[in-house]
Amino acid sequence: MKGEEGDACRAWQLLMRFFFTQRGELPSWGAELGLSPVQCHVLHLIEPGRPLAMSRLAATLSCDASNVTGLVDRLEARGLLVRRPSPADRRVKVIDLTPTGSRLRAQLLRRMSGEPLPLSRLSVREQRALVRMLERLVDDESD
Amino acid sequence: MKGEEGDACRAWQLLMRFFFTQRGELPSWGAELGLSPVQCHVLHLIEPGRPLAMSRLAATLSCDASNVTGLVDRLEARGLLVRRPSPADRRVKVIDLTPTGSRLRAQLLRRMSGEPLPLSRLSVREQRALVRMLERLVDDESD
DNA sequence: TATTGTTATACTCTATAACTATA
DNA sequence: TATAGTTATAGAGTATAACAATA
Repeated sequence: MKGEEGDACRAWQLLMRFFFTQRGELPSWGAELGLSPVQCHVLHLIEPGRPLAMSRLAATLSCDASNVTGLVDRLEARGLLVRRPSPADRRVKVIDLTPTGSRLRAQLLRRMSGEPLPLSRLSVREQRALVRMLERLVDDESD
Repeated sequence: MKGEEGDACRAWQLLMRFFFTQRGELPSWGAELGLSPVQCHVLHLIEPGRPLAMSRLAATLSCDASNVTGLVDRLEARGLLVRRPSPADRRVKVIDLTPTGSRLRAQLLRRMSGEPLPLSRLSVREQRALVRMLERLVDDESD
């Protein structure tokens, strides 16, 4: 028998299926806004008014710093964000959304939440239980 | 007040955060196996012994058919899968994992489940409840 | 005629290596 | 010396358009 282990395994398996399903849909979400998957990711990561160091972006995306340069180049060229040196450490450059970028981010978030999972299949009580559990699992960014 | 709507929204928000977090980690998972993110996705999609039409792959990845050609070219060149015409409709080509591909897929899945979310934070009872809810939300592939 | 997959082409995404500026 | 970011280069990922084979 594989009692406790079994449930955790099954939960993880379902979460992975969810992950790959969403991954397949990400291109469609961004397409109408002219955003590639990675651009959606970047926009999701930058909360307006909360500048982000480029090095932190590279770490979060698990990609090389040189890649972030090009990524930010293109987003900046489109007027969605700006980059400026950090006052604290002038080696560091932080990026922040422009008003245009902020609006596009809001549109993206709205679009992503437009046709989500059939959460209505769950009762209110279950939704609350789900939120409590996910918060303990996911909300781990002690920010 | 935003009672029922609020919980569904919050749940979706947390699931999206989970999605983007995993998306950031996908490159690391595949790296040691020499797999790009999209290659991980393809391997995850093809269950061994269950051939998949290339057109179906394009639909699931939300990408153009011409892209799948190159994708499958490279995986086939590495000996991870084979492609052959479907007997039923010779326009269609189906792909299937080789034994090597099947082993690599197993390795990938093991690696992905290696250090998952801290599911142990949930009690057994909660884990079961989570599984039941996720099954209703995610397990929608009437296969 | 419509559909599946391929080819040619171009642009984005990504990593490696060498470099600059700052610490 | 070490770190953050850039540049040059090359290969993978992706879309568009034109095409071949099959239905």
